[in-house]
Amino acid sequence: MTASPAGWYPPRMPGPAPDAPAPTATPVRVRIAPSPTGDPHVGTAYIALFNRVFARHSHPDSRFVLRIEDTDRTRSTPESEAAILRALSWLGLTWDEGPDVGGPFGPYRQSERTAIYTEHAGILIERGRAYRCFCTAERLAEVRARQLAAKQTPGYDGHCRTLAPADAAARAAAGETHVVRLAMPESGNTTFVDRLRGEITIANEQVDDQVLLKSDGFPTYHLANVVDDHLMQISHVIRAEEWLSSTPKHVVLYDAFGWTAPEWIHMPLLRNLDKSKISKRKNPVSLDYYRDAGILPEVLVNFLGLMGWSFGNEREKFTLTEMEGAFSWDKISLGGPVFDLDKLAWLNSLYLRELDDSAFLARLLAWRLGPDYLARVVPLVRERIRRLDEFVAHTSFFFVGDLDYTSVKDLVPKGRSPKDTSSVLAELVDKLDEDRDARAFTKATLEPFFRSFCEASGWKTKELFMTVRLAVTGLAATPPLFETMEVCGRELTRRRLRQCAAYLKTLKAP
RNA sequence: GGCCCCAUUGUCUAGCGGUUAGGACGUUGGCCUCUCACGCCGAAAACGCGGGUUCGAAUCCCGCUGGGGUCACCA
Repeated sequence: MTASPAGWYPPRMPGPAPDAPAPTATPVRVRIAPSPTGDPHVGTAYIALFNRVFARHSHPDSRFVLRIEDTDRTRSTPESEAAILRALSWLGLTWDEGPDVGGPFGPYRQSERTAIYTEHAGILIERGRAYRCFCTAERLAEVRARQLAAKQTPGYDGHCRTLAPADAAARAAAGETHVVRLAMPESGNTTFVDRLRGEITIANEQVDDQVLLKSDGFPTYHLANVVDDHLMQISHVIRAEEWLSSTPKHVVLYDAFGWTAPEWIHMPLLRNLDKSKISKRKNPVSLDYYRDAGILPEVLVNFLGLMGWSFGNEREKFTLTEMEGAFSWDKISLGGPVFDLDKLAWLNSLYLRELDDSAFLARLLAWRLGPDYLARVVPLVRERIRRLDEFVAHTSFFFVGDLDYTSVKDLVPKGRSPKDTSSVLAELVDKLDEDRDARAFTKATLEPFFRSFCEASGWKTKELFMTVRLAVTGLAATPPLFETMEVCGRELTRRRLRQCAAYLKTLKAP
């Protein structure tokens, strides 16, 4: 079960150009491993970009793999997976191996590889590097509460670690529910090298006996990621910095299996304006938002390439191919870059100005001014206008970006304060994200959601619906609210609700 | 809070012992111009602090401070 050092990559059909020596002697295999649990995330595109660029830069035979990490059975959805694949394709960040295109190391969807993880967890148990744990959620919560109360670092207390393996095996065989935990060394340090930061040492006592196999039989990230990266012969793990502190677990796992660990490269985290890790509450993070906002895909890729990396020569505008040619880890800076929407818009304007009229028109048509989107708007306004020339005025909110609320009347219902209105909108957006049905964002799912939201919040439907209508459209007279929201789309609607909540917060009570 | 990572203008960054600390976004003054945009010229704006090392530190080392991440049967 060891990686053969050479010849493990699929042969490239035409041989490499003899006069163009590859920047590295051997091909690399890298991967992007998104979890299909929500909207296609800008951070996923960011990491995908650097993986792909590194692969393409390194060697013509390098491979960029897309692996779906859908081991969270309660949150993973096929819709999300499809959306992620679509969004990455939109950006041109295409992959060489993946669930849709296949490849020699499939399947590329972790939910289809469960037998592999069970087998490998078994190996670890046999070797005494992992153990079965029968603790209940209640006991875990109790231990945790006690540790917190005693101001200790919360973590598993090792209760089941001392169980006799034979007894544990017998209990498992009898059908008792359990998980499998990593038996972390209780003393000593784990040291690894991060390509960008150098040597990093973490004391083993800081690392928990992480669950590797959940009671539902699915693996956690830690097990699946290590097993798959090894079996898929991944040579470099390029992932976000948030993984840095759990890398010791992975290093210990590679050691327990007797495998050679890949090279570790942790990219800095994209940030909100306040420097915290980029999040949907503070910043649009869905790639669909940027698409709907009219950001060109090549611009988003270019801009992401500016985050933490510099081309050199003070050059800011470049294509994916140019970046692949010029790439070097030496030019990475580790301060977490703030994702600045203003600069993104400026870069987009540069690209837009370079398009000729027909290319520009083609972009507009591909965006919202084409038959597809218009066809969805038409049924909503057809019977509300008298002359075609009234169309644009009645539908502007389907096409513009952020709205200006300063001249919108009655945003705050009678008897409510701006502050309360603001917080109800903020709460609404959060709930809208969490609610599985509402996430589909159709009239059929939106309406029941809103009605029950009203009941729970104590707001009358009349009050809330008008406020939301004004927040989403800026107008009091519009097509039916839920159809309007459906057509505007989740991203635009969400953005406007948040913007409106922020605006209301700045208002004084009358 | 423990541990880990990071640190140049408001933001993205160049710099890798000797620079008037450069470029870009944004802000701002002006020019161009029927308006706006573009473009052009100019301005304000940064090496977090304290110790070392060195003839000389934004650059190297240490401490502090600050920011971030992480401590799940989520990834």
